[in-house]
Amino acid sequence: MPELTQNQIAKLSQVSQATVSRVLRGDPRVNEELRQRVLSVIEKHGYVPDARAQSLRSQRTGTLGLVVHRSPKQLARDPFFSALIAAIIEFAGKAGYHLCVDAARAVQSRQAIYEELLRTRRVDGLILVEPQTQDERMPRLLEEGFPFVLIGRYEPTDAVYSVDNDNIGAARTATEHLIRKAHYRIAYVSGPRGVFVCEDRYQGYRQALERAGIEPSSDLVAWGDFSEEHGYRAMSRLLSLPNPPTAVLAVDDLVAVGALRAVKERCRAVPQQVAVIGFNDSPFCNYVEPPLSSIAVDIRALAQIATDLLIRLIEEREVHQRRYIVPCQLVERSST
Amino acid sequence: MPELTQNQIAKLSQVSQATVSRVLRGDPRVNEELRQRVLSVIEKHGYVPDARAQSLRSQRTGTLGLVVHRSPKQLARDPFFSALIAAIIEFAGKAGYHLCVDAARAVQSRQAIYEELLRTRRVDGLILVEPQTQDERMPRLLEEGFPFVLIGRYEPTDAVYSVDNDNIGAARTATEHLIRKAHYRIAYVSGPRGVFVCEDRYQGYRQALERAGIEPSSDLVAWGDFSEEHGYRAMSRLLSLPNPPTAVLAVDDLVAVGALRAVKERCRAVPQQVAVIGFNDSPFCNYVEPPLSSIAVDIRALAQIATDLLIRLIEEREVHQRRYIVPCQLVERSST
DNA sequence: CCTTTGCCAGAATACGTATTCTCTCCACGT
DNA sequence: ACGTGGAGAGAATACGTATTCTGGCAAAGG
Repeated sequence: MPELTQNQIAKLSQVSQATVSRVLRGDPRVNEELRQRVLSVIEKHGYVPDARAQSLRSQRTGTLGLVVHRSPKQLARDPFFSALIAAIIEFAGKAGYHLCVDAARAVQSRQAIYEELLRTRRVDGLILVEPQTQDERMPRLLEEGFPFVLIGRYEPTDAVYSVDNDNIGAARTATEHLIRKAHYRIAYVSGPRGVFVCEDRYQGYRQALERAGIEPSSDLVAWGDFSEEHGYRAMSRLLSLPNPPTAVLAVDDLVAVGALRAVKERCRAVPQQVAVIGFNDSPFCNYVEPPLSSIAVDIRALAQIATDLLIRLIEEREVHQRRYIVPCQLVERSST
Repeated sequence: MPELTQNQIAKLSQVSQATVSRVLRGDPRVNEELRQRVLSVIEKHGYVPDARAQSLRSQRTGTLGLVVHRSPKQLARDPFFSALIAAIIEFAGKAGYHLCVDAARAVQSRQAIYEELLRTRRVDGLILVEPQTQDERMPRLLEEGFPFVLIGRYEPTDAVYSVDNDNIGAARTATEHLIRKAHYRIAYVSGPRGVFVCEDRYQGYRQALERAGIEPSSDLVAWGDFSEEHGYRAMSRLLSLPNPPTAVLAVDDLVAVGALRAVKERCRAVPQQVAVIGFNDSPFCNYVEPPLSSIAVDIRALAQIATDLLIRLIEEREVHQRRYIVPCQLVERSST
């Protein structure tokens, strides 16, 4: 049963298509009798507007694009992204927008996705999650004046609208927390170099060390990826150093869990001999043994701000504040 | 810098818009000289087709809809759904489709989403994840002949295309596994009644008991939701029975983790005194203490089959096999 | 009585693409 | 020489909606 069009409604009501459109849009300049005639026909036969035609005409699609800079496999594993996506779906939905999601790690396919979503006018705006420090698309997006919002950071210009965690402050807080627990050799197990989150947390870590007068050692910093496996291997290596760390700040809970595994495998007591703290306060932090201290990121706030910001950009084309920072919170559990 | 249209390209090339369209679509009936002229103009100024206009014209949007029957909050928490969504994004992308995701638990808003996505022709087809046993929209979708695929099951008619885990078989396998470990009082901590997954797993559980000649007891079955909290509370209650269970099959890893917490809180040894097994083989199964046995669901296979099936339905309107069953696999760890 | 004003609704048009229709031009066969 | 056929390209149209343009009609005003 194909959907009726305004034209068919018009014929059935014996009015013009324009009148049907006016009735539907609540235009006051339409005679009450005709209005009733049209409404009763619609009531009887049903009518749903064609979104494609509407968006061709109105230049609006009512859809936001979400591009996550991770491979689908990483996406599947990391609860942070699923929570973020879920929250964005929620807020976009509340504001009457749909959401088109894509994920891609390879630069090339990301490029294609941008073209696809944006230039083809499939979406009204874009939310980009954690682009990397050298991201070649940003200048083009800016130049084209296309509405987009970052979750994360972009350094080269401050013309970009973005929301970010206070990663530097949070990492500093976490490190200071470890220092207060009398740890002086503190390791940082990170994700890849060049990813803002990792670099920022590294900075916060360094700041805390410096403020406490601890000499930072590059031996205690391990760059890698966001996997449990990396956490395990990096921590294993660190623990076999002649002068091993007594505490570790992980860039991510998944990485922290891997580190935890390495520590337990060597039968070091947690937190007495080695303290571990992660990032994101993932649900599973409560379930691991011992429960993992972590930095809680306010995912819903990130999603909320990013979505609102983007929609304001789309609908009004102007927003005063460009950068938003969402504070994080230390969640202390038994691992520290 | 607004995107150029075929019309503008046509003017610049001094040909008609129809010719530009023909060149772009590779129509052979166009003079080589004109073709070159058009191509060089496009090369110089750039051209990206307008997806809205194309879909209005072609009746295809190149987008699939995904509707998950869970609240965004549950979505955020449960790694099963994030993995599923990620996999569907991946396969849809590979097939050249975009993905529009929505989630809603309330029946009413689900209704609205169906209307929105489907009747407005925003998507070419729909993937519905785990609808409930009494789902009032299925008949309407069928009647309208709209392409859609279920991940899960729908009983009232077998005219529906669907992919599902072998939930009955898997729950039977899990329960038999517990029986082999010499457990005779086995509890089943479930999600809500009326949700197919829960009902099917319940059936498998009962089958295993019956085959082993164990009298099933409704005291040992706890219906609830998919939360860790429910697992904890239900298991606490079960353990304080005069004749408590020595093993528990949980409908979900999250629920299993809650049950595990209840067991450990009472200082019962796992798996010696109480064995626990979950469902989904979530990443965190490895990290909890003790590592949680679970039934691994082949999420990527589910996603792959559902996506392929839907795309075939959209593009060819006919598929032979209607129901697909994906086998599950027991993953034995220390909790059993 | 004629013009102005205002209301209301149909006609026309635009959005951008894909396809059909139509016309011109040229080569070929009788 | 004239009709036939076919190639190739522009003109026209459709997809469905929203808006502007236009015109008819009646009431109001001179």
